[in-house]
Amino acid sequence: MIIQLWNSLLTTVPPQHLSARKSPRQARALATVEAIFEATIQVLLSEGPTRLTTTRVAARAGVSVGTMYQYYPHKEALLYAVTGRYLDAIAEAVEKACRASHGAPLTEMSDVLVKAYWDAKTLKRNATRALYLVAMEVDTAALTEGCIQRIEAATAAMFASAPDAEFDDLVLVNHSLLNMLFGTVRSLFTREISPAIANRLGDELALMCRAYLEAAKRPAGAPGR
Amino acid sequence: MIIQLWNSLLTTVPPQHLSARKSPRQARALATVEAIFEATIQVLLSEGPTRLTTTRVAARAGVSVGTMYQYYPHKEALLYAVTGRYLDAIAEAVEKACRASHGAPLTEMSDVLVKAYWDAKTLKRNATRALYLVAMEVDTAALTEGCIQRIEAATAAMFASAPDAEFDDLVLVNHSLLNMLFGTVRSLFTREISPAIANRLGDELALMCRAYLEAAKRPAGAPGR
Amino acid sequence: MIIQLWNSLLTTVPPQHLSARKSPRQARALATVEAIFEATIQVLLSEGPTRLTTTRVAARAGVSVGTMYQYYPHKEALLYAVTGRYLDAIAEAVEKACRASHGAPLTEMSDVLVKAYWDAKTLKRNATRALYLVAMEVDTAALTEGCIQRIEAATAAMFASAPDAEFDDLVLVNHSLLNMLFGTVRSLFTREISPAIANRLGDELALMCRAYLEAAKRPAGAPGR
Amino acid sequence: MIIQLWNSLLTTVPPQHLSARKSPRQARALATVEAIFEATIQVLLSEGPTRLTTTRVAARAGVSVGTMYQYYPHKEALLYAVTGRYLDAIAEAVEKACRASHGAPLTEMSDVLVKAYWDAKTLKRNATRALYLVAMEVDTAALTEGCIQRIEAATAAMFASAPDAEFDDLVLVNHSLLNMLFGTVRSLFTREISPAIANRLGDELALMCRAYLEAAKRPAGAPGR
DNA sequence: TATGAATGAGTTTTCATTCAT
DNA sequence: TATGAATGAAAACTCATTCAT
Repeated sequence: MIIQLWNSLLTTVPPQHLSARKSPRQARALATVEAIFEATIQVLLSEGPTRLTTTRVAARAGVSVGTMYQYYPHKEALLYAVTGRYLDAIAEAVEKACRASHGAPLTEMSDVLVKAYWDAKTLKRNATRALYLVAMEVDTAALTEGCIQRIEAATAAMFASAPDAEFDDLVLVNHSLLNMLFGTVRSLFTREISPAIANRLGDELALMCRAYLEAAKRPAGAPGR
Repeated sequence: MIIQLWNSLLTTVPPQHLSARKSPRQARALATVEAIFEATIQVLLSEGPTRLTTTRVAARAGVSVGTMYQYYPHKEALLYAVTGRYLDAIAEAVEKACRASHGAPLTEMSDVLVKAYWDAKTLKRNATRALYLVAMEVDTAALTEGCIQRIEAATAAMFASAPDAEFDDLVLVNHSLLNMLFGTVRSLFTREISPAIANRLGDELALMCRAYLEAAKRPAGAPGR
Repeated sequence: MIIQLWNSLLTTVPPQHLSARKSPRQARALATVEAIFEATIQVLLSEGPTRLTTTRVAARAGVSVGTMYQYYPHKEALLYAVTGRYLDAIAEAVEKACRASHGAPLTEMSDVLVKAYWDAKTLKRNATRALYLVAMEVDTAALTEGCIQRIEAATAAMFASAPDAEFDDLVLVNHSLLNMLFGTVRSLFTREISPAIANRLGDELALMCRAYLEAAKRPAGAPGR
Repeated sequence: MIIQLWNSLLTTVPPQHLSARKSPRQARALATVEAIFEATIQVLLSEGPTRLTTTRVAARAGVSVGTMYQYYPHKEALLYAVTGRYLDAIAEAVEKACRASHGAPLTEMSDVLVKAYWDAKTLKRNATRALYLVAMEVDTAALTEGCIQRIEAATAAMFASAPDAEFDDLVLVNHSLLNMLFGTVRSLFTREISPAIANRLGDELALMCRAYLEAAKRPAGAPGR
């Protein structure tokens, strides 16, 4: 049951050729999969994307290549799975935070969103950095879009519930805000920036978001469309 | 004047192992190098980064592999050169726009910056999309940083000349703004977005920047530090 | 006993970059490595050193290139391994013969040495000729020196035990004798010489060695240094 | 005329496919050829046989590849020419020394021979070491044999004129002696040996030759065949 | 005649994937 | 089911040789 939940979070259904061969049924298998995932991140970080080979991942995970291929029919499927699980966690964290902030003032919503996304990324700092590296190599665009859409739905619902704000085009503003948020955070993780500076830039990011939302909202007392 | 001196200093000098083997001397050779550059972009876009092979690039450029290796000792050096030339053009465009806006009102500066960066990227749309793809694979981090620093110097100088605004920490705000600008634009080019929507998002981006700068500037009449 | 300890110490340990990737564990793998060794010799003899390519060796061995690279990280490592095994056999044969002749008359020692070396080389006639061909291309100098030192130790010990001879400078004479022996034999194998003539030259070689040792030994009754 | 002499010393007529394209006619061309020869040796010594490329030789010689190919139709021809000239010089030196020692006592003949050969090799120490490196790669066996035969003829004639010695089989002894001389010297140049030790070994080599000749000559008073 | 840009066959090496044990 | 040896297509890179200028 846990397993099923584990998979079902993906709104995006993986295309046939990218799906895992089998879901881990036993505890041992689960541990194996876990080890493989972890190994993938490790190798990516320590060796770089071009040296990410199936053999190396298997070795690092402590299993044989053959075993790995029993779970994932090819390299792409593996990366697809790792990425999927990661994005799932991010999306869920943001969704949860948004749900909890329905009805809050706009400024608070903004801060909550930034903090949730930022914290989720920082919590999985390794994975975050590692997966930015392969994002373009594998066909994970669909996965990313799926994640974005989940988050977009969550934030749109949240912003729609703001008691102190209305927008002429909520969808556009929301999309634009998220695009900025994702892009900016990506920059911060991709470039080699000291944690201290990164934190100050994180604060500025929060300020940006608030300022943008303020600027984008319909002037108080203005009529709806 | 100081700024100009700075710029040339900041121009990143390629590390030994990434530099080109020789520069084209004859007209024929120049055309060859040009064709190789163009082919690199083409292959990247049509085949994706993992299928970017030296053979394919050479074939697309209409030259033999050997010829390519006469100019670039290996794939990395080629990508480094292509990236370098591209970033140079971007940085120069922004620098020029900034110089022309010294003394303008803050809002105008913001718009000018966004427009200059956006236009430069859009003008080289193909290269832009193509090079985002390889950015992580090759060691172009240094190049990117060099480009960023050139732009940062140019914008800092511009913002310092704004008659209607002062900042408590210009460097931080400037850095933060650019980080957002670069990240957001990256997102827009990386994801598959229709031009129409991209343009609307571009407008929102301009709004964001203005709003952030307004929010970050020291309240009128407030004392300096 | 001291000598034996020495021998094992002198066995040249391959430098990191030239050592084999893994040793064959299963019977199948052992046969594979054996085939690769044999194929190396064959290709060397039939095609010459410049046409000794990894592909050709693999093909002749009846395995795929990939397999070869599982055992040897590159061509040099392969040649190093082949050479090492060959030199080991030679050194061992000579050592054994020397040990068996301790205490014999000088003339007999000389003949035994020449015969042992000559026979060992002749027994592996193909390998002998093949490896002379690559000796200069690969960095096998260390291996060769190691082999020489083993032999030198063995012969020095033997000559020191001669009841009918003493030398002013045993080390020099020994070294000089071996240098001549190795060089002369090399000439005989390298040049295209008919076996009949080669045999006669082999006899002359034995004569040379005896004559040199006679000439070099301290006159009977002369005092030691 | 000098040029003709320069070529004619070769007893061995180069096979069609290995001969130079044209002999240098003008002083400038002569200098060019000289530079190419010198460059070949240099590259061989500094880069090793596998890095001996036509481009590198041309560059080191200060000419373009194209020019080099005007003199030598291919790499082999170049190496053939370099080797040929070198061997010629060696053979000539030995021949001259032998001619001068006709009628001398056997022991003196022996010493003269060793010294002449040794000195000739040492005088061209660089070339000697360099050419041992390529000796096996190119088809220079014929050249070497030619050189050997010239020397063999010279020494045979010399030994035949010895007043104090006769041999049962002069040809065999002569051949055997030279084979030993060549091989031993090769060993001394090939291995990395300090000049001091090399000199002592050189003395031992002279002793060897004398001893062998003494041992091989027909006992005084014994009847001829 | 000299040059050096261009050629492309040939080499080394890697690595995703299969399959006998 | 797990293993890891074997595979071989495909990649990067070299270099002898040619030929337009």
